[in-house]
Amino acid sequence: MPDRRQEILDAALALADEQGLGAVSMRAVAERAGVTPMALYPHVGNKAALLDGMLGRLLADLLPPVTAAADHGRASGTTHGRASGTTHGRASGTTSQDWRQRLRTIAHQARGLAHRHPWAATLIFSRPSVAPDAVRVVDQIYAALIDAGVPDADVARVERLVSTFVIGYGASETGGRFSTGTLNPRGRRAQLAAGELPAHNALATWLDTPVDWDAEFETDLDDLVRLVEAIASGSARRAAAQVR
Amino acid sequence: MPDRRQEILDAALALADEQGLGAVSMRAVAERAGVTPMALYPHVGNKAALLDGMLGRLLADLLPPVTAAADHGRASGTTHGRASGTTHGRASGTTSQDWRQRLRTIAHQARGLAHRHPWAATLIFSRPSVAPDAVRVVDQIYAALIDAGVPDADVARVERLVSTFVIGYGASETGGRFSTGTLNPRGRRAQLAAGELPAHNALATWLDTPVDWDAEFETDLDDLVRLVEAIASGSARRAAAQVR
DNA sequence: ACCTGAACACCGTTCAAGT
DNA sequence: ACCTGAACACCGTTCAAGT
Repeated sequence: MPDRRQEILDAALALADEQGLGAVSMRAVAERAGVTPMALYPHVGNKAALLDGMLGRLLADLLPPVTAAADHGRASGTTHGRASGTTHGRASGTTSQDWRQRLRTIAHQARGLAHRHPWAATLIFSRPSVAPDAVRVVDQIYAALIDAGVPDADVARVERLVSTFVIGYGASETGGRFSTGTLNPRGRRAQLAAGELPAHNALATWLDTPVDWDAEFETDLDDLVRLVEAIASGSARRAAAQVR
Repeated sequence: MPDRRQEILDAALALADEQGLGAVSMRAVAERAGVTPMALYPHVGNKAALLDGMLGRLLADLLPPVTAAADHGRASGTTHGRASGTTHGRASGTTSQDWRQRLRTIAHQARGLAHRHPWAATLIFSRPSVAPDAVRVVDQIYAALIDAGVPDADVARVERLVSTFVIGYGASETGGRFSTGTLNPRGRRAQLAAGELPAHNALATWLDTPVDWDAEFETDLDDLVRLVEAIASGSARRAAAQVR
């Protein structure tokens, strides 16, 4: 029982990675899966659902490698036996690290995933991240923010703030928003000459040097970690003042 | 000379706003413009260029209303006569405000634009923002960050950090990524019962109350402004230490 | 239960003509 | 210079059959 659905998703993912999301048509996926286009429908519903399924498979990559136990062949059925505690499952190895390290690791994995599958980041904005694995990832970010001391009332907001930035960064890199430098120097030069871009003018030295995107992402994470610390300690200070 | 290109862009924008980006086909735009599909090509190049043109028109909305002088009918030809100073054109009214206010205003305008044109935010990730008006907006953000005291070497990075978040937030709202709450409560409930989502469990009270997105965006801006202040004062402190 | 073939109403784009 | 008509190689999806 090789599960037709998974075979179809495999074909779709391979097609997207090799030739871009534009090459993922029901007809092309069907051909790659060795089947007629109409045979896909019972298994994946329709094209929108197919794209959801592709994203769902990707998100599993963001999860820790299933307790790092013996055999870790993909799709071992249910993902049980994680931890028994209801509140702070400290059993899994990842939870024991510093929250800063856990947050950074998830962010790096997300960016790496965006680079390996350049079609994914843009797509993720256009559908609710509601697959079980997506929720598991969000839970890990929540846990890191709780450990950091972010007030419970702010955790979900800060998770959205951080994840929106990380996904947006990946989408900007892979989608082309960040490839401004090379293009259109003539128009820009004309604007500069007309004095319409004073700030660009003042920053000319820095704007002309090419960007190291890995380093920039690292510095951005530094800043976000500092922001999380500020949110946490701000609330701690406020709480202390209230006790006094 | 009513400029055929602008008429075509008008038709495309109207179509996208009314029926979504999916309804923007060369054939549909042509019909709306009262012309044959092939007549579009000399004016807009091809479909990708048409989408670029649509985004370009939108970005003009983010700019201050052209010195607030007498007649401000759209498309007054060239956008000259802004300021004469080459470094910090203080002539235009917007520049005189506090940098915090200017940053927040641009962010609010961007989000408002994303709400008025729900197809725009997602699209902006997938192409370089290189239109003259886009560069003008970036220049204003640069100027605000310079006034805030952000080191010159960091200005472009922080601009990307902030704008990536703002565009990502708009894309998440309009694209559906943030509509998690309502969907799929059964799957989530099962995960919770299995003890797989400890942090969700700990935050249950807050996760069940609906989100006020306007208020959340406001608080996010508070945090980002504080982050910009920290980046600026951090560098000031470092500079002072170096002098000593 | 699972798959196929033919059909419908669409796409973006090229190319040779028209005026 | 600007527009048209016909054509090519595609789309997603429905529906009636097949086994």
